[in-house]
Amino acid sequence: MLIDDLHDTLGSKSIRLKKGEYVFTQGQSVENIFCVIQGRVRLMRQTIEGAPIVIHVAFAGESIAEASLFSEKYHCSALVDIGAEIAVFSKKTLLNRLQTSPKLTLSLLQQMTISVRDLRMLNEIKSIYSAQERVLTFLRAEFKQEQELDLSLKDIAQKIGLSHEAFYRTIKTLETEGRICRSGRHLELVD
Amino acid sequence: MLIDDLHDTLGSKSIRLKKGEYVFTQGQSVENIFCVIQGRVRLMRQTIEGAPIVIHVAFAGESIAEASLFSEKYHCSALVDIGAEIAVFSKKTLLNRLQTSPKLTLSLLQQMTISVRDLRMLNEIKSIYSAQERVLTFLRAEFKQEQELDLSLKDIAQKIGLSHEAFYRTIKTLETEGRICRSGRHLELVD
DNA sequence: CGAGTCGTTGAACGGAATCAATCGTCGTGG
DNA sequence: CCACGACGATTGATTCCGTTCAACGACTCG
Repeated sequence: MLIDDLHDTLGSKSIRLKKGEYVFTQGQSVENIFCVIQGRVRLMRQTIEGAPIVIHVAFAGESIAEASLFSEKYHCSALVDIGAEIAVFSKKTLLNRLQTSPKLTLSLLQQMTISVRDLRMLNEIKSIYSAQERVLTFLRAEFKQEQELDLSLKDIAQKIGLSHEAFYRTIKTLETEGRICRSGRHLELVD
Repeated sequence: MLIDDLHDTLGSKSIRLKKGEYVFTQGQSVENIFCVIQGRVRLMRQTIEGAPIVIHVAFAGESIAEASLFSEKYHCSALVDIGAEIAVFSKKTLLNRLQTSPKLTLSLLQQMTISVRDLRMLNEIKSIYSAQERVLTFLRAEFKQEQELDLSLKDIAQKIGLSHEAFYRTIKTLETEGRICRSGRHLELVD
């Protein structure tokens, strides 16, 4: 786990934030890299002239802003979604430690390859035109068998690039067709 | 440049492939990581039951399959698009060298952060519904001022998730509206 | 010279966005 | 503690725009 390696190497320092507070905002100079210890953080980005879009939702154990390690400024904002405890690591210190701790660096590198793969998967999904196929592909990729939804339906809709209305309708259709089972926050893919 | 660091650390070994040949294919076990020295390579992925989609087009200087460094199998295929010379680095050796060469690892890490940022940008673009706005946003992100197109229009269309017809029509509209200038393979954004 | 592909345009259809309204739930403050 | 506001989930109706199918010229490559 990356956070453990970070902790071992850099020591701990953490902050507590309430829902609605920002860990950092788009355009701020990058001073720190963070890890979510508890709670949930939403990475959002303000588009040129449109609604803000959610880039990622980070849960406990995930690091955020690792992709900004070599950047001057954060390219998105981190909004606390559920009151969170967040570990803070100085970017400068981290960069220094990376020079001498291959283990830490590899850990980080591995984390990044996972991000890349996830993002490519999303891109792939978003290039599917049919809402039904898109949702099915997403579910197949996301859930191995069955799973509790950790995101709101609305968030998932946004993530896969559908209006939430279209998404609601699609899962309803899929359910009546018997291709998925659903009860509240529980989803199951029927093969 | 990553390829220089790789070269310095691992020494050189390269292969030449002609258009239509595969560097590796989806599902193969990951033995090597590659860098394009000359030519062009297209990373494609076979979707569950659909047309293959282009994940990335790699030009001279770019590394490919870095994201597979910790994977067992390639998750896409690499098809040579324009006769290419390609540097080959053993994954095993590379992983070993990463343990002892922070400079190389940092270089790779930096490369990955760039990939992540690019992919996020694409995702952001693909969540814009209007074709016109999507194309404009893409152009603003991709071209600082003006630029020769290094991809075919068709490829760009696929990249931003539009049918090529829709893309042709959109840039035509944008041109008649005077928002872009175009002559052959040259594009310019009018502010 | 033919096969294949890109670029381009036309026509028609369909499906997803959009607008709108309702209900339930959760958190918050008076 | 309850009223209120905010937001998620849901459904209906309508519109529109991007996909799809189709056809053609131009170009390149073998």
